[in-house]
This record gives sequence, structure tokens and C-alpha cells, in this order.
Amino acid sequence: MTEPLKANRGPSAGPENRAALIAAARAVFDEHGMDAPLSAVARRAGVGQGSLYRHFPDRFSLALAVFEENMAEIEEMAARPESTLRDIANLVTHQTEGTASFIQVAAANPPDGRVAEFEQRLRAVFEAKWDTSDELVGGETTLDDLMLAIAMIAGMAAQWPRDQRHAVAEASWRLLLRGLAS
Amino acid sequence: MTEPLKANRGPSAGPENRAALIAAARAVFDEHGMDAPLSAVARRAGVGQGSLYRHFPDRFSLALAVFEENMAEIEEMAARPESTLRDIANLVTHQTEGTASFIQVAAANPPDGRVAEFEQRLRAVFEAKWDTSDELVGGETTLDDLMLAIAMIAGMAAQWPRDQRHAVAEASWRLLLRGLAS
Amino acid sequence: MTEPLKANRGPSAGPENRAALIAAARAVFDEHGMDAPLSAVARRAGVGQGSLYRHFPDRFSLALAVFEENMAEIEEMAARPESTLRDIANLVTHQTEGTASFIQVAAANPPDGRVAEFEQRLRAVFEAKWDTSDELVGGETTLDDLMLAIAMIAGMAAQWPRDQRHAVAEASWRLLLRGLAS
Amino acid sequence: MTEPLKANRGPSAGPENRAALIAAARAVFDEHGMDAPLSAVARRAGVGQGSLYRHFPDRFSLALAVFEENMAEIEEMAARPESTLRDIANLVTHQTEGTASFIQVAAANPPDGRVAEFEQRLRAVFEAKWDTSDELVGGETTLDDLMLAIAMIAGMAAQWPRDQRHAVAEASWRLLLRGLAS
DNA sequence: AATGAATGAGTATTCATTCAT
DNA sequence: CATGAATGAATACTCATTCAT
Repeated sequence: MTEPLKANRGPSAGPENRAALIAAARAVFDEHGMDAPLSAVARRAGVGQGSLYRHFPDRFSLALAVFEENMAEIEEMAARPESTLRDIANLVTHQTEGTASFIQVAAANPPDGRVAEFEQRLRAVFEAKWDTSDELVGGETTLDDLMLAIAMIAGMAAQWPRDQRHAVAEASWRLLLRGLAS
Repeated sequence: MTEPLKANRGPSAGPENRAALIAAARAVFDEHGMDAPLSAVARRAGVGQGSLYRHFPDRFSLALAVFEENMAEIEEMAARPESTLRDIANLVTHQTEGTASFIQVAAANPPDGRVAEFEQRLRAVFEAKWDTSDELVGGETTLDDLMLAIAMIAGMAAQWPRDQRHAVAEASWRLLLRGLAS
Repeated sequence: MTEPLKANRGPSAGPENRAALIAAARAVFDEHGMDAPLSAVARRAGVGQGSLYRHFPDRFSLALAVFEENMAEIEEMAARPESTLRDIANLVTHQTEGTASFIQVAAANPPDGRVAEFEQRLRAVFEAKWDTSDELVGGETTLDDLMLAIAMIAGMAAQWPRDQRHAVAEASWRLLLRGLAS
Repeated sequence: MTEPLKANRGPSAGPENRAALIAAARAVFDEHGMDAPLSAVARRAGVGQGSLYRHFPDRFSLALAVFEENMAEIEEMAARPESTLRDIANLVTHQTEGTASFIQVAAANPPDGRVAEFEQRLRAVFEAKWDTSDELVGGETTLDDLMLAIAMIAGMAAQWPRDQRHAVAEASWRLLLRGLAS
């Protein structure tokens, strides 16, 4: 009666739990939107409420962790010499389609320096890969233009149901490219 | 047992209340976002909870009413012969900046025919004013392109704090115009 | 705008409305149970909320009115010379099956003299028709026994869903008759 | 922001709370009827609203828990060799007098398999104790008859104010016994 | 006298957050 | 350090009752 239903796996479970929580958050927020109860994330991760709070004191922290994972993936791709500006943009778009809820969480919170950091890192990646001969950006296009375009894609994704996000993002890119590439 | 604190102004107060509720909703949702309690809207409108629910059975109905007002304003402007395609687009953008939360409410709800109707009405307005010599749309631009652009602006507005929406919308239009006008 | 949606038919509509309200109450309470909103009764009767309150200041009054109608029917049958004790009991049972919710309303309220009056009237009817040769009551059975039996049938009806009340009442009578007729 | 007024006694308080809630439900429902607010049950149990909902997601679950306690008591008595059919019936009657509201809750809900289970368990108890020499049941009486009689007693209890239930149940049994024992 | 909108107290229900174990 | 029950504030929603028209 005094023994926990689930064995306390001790401190070593820490990082494992953290990863499970992020994965659960991706799934739960994707399915139920940004208002999903945090308890659902904990349950899905197979982790106690308390542990969730230890790792992520609030909804926003969870969003940051997801962004961090996304960003790591981006930087990893950028580190590969053969990857192009276009590849990066495609990856970002793809991530956006699956992470729209977190964008909304971030948008719903007061502006936060940690979000700005991600912007800087993405900027740095694009800068490093910048190539005006890429079909993505014409001669006059600036990095600001590209970042703005990315933000617009993200904004679109956040407003559409999951199953339409991909089509909507594609269409949006087509329109934006006409301007970017001009 | 239930002695109203506020005098019952009678049925004649109905239309007045309805208007007050919409106005309150604009203000409250703009300040506190799409999750603002409906009770706050009722309070701000100086109206009982029950009246709010009579007029608008849910958050979504409130959003529809706001869209209806916006759309009426658009159609009114369109009816004036001297108004241009650009004027309409400007008005829509301006409305969007102040109504971003309602867009999110609509987006958070299952797709609804009444929202599609608004899209049709906006489409009709643009069609009637279509003018390929307008700087807004170049020769090859389609109505779909323009509608998509509007949606992107709305998506952006929804992701930014109120005080940055105008600047963001301006920048977005600049980028989109390069594509539209090409 | 100032004219009522429904014409005010004036004072002459009084009795008509009263009857419509009782009929509506029978239907609504039968379908939705004793907790059905009174507004539903008014709507179903095609009558304003205020009129309902004028005629029946509360749920209990509505129950009394229904009992009154039932009792009138009983007394009418009793007035016919050819009717037997058994006929009366059958009628009461039948009424009970369709009026179980009102019994619950009465039971949920503090004991009320007006309910006791109905009991007296029913008692009087039975007394007048009393006939120990009727299969319903054996030689030793008292009026109290019969009244108790009726109450038990009513109690059963109130605990079962509408579609099973008839069968349950039949079975209950069979069991009770063994005692009553002994 | 959410600073509990009452100390969190921790998980170990769980079973204690559960028991307190059932006891509180008995008291509150007995005093105020089946419509008593659940919040009153929580308050009386000295337990938070949330805990009530965790243990009993709805009013009906609370009723089931009360029935379970009652049934355990019955089965316990039945397990004692010296207990008679009559003893069991008396116990059931006694319980019914104090639990009439819960019967109404069950009756007000759509038929539920869990309620049917209780019926089966009670049936099994009676079957095991069946004894045609008991004054309770004559030679021709069936188990169905007895179960029906119990249901009728319960129905009566539910229609009468607490302080009259005992007398009413006694009188009802007297009448029923004439049939059962015949 | 009828109408039906307005009112707001009362309840149900959820969920972020804490904390004993 | 993990667990998950406990807490109660916050919010949604309903409906009895009133009252201007």
C-alpha cells in the first residue's frame, strides 16, 4: 500500500524521462492543440506530474525544449557540407507543420529572450549557407526577407488543422518564392 | 432568493446588449487573447452571464459576430465606387490587426461552414473590384493568390503581440507584393 | 421591433394557456424527468415564461394541476354506476405510469396539505365503490391496505424507465393481489 | 497564485478521503436528497473538489460506492451461518431507509450493468439462504417474488421523508408478507 | 394579461501546482 | 529524485425568477 504503483527508478531515469516528456508533448500538443492539459503529457510520457514540473516548470519550457530539438536537427543538417539553403528551409517548414502548437504557446507568452536566441541561431545557419544563386533567394533578397518568410509559413501552419498544413505551406511557399526570387 | 443587483432593463435592451457584447468581446479578446473568460466579456459589456449565452451560445458565435461586423464594413467600402482593390486590402489588414484573437478562435474550432461563407463574401468583394492595373496585383496574379496573401497576413497577426502587429503586417505585405505584383 | 414576436392574444387566452401548460408539462416531464427546465414546458406549450409563472408559481403547482386532472378523471369514472373497484384501481395505475415524475416532484417537496387532499378524495372514491366480493380485495382487506398498495405501485413506477413501468406495475399488482385477496 | 488553504496531506490520505467522501455522501444525500450539490459532499468530507472528482467522476459513481458498502455488509451477514433469510431482508430494508436517495440517483441514470451486478449479488445471497420454512416466504414464493418485494420497499422509501420511511417500510412488509407467505 | 429577454446565483468540472511519501 | 494524490481557484454553463414592454 505504501509502495508506489510504478517503481521509482531513481535519479538515473532523469534524462530518459526528459526525452520521454518532450516526445509526449509533441504527440499530445499535436493531437489536442496548445491547450492540452499538462497532465496528459505526463501520463503519455509514463511519468509523474511532479517529474514533469521538475523538468519543465511550465508549458513554455516545454515549447523551448521542442524548439531546441528542432534547432539541433537544423544545425546538424547545416553542418553537412552538401546541404543547401533550400534543404534547410524545407526542414524548417517540415518541422513547423508538426510543431505549430508550440509556436502558439510561444506566441501566447510574453516575449522571451530565449525565443530570440533561436531566431539568432536560425539566422546564423542561413547566413552560413547563403547563396544568391539558390533559386530560393534572388539577388536582392535579404536574410530578413527569408526570416520573415519563415515566420509567415509558421503563422499559416498555426492557423490550419494538421491535415491541411502541408498543402497550405506548399502554396504559401510558391507565392513567397515569386517575391523572394524576383 | 434571486434578487437582481442590477435593474432588469427589459427586452428593449436586447439589441443594445448584443452590440455591447460584441464591442466588449473585441476589447477583452484583444487584451487577453482568445482564452479570455467569457464572464469577463459579460462584465465588460455590463450584461448578465445569461444574456451573453442567449446572444452567443459559445465563444465561436462571438467570433462569427465580430467577423460579420468586419465583413459589413468591407462590403460597405466596396460599395463605394471610388474604393480600390488596395483600399479593401488595407482595410482587411487593419481589421486583422485588431481581431487576431478571433481568427485563432475560429482556427481552434472544427471547420465551419459559416467561416467558409465569409471567405466567399470576401472573395466576391475582391472579384468585383479586380483590376490588374492596380499595383497590388500584377498581370498573372489570381484571386486565389490574393486570398492566400490575406490569410498569411492574418496568420502573422495572430502570432505577434498587439503592438507589433502593424509593423509586421507592413513588412509582410512588402514581401508579398514583390511576388504578387511580379 | 417593438411588437412581440407572438401576438398577445389577451386575457381570453388564459384558460387555454393553462391547459396547454399542463399538457406540455406532462409531455416534458415524462420525457426528461422531474428535473426538466420549466422553460422547456413554457416553450412546448407555446407560451411565455411569465405566463407559466402566473399560472403555476412553481414546479409543485404544476404537479398539483396534473394530479387534479387525474383525480377528475377518476371521479368521473367513479360516478359511472357500472364502474368497479377494479376499474378504478386500473385507471390509477395507468395514470401513475404516465405521471411518475410528478410523484417525484411531490415527494421531493415538503409535505403539503394539498397532496393530502388528493389522498382523501381517492380514499372517498374507493370507499364508495368498496365491494369485498371484488377479486381485488378479500374479506379482511382494509381501505388502508388498498391505499398502501396504490402507493407502492406509484413508488415502483417512479423508479423505472418509462418503457418498463407497465410491466413492472403488472408484476407488482400480481404480488400484491396475493396478499390483498387472501 | 494557488496557495492551498489546507495542507496537502499527501497520497496516504487517499483511502481515508475515499471513505470520508462516501460517509459524507450518505449524510448529505440523506439530508438534502439526490440533487444535493457535490461540492457539499466534498466540503463535508473535508476534501477538495478535485479529490472528489478523482475518486468519483460523477454522482452515479458515488451511488455505486454506497451500494458496494451496503452489499458488503449484506454478504458479511449472509456468511454468518446463523443468519436467516429474514435477517437479510431486514438488513436490506434498513439500508434502504438510509439510502433512498442513492436509489433515485441510480434510477435517474441510464440502466447500467454495474447496478445489475448488485442485483445478481443480492439474488445469490437470497438463493444461498433460501428456506421455504421461513415465515418470509411460503411454499410457492419464488426468488423473483422476493426481489420484487425488495424493489417495492425501496420504491416506497424513496417517496417518503426520512422520518416516515421506517413506518412505511414496516407497513409495506406487512402487506407484502400476506402475499409472499400465502 | 402575455411575452420573452435579462439577470445572476448556483453547480459542475477542469487543471495548474504543491507536496507527503 | 520520482510519484501521483490532494488542493482549490477559475471557468463554463444552466435555469429559476423578475420585469419592461
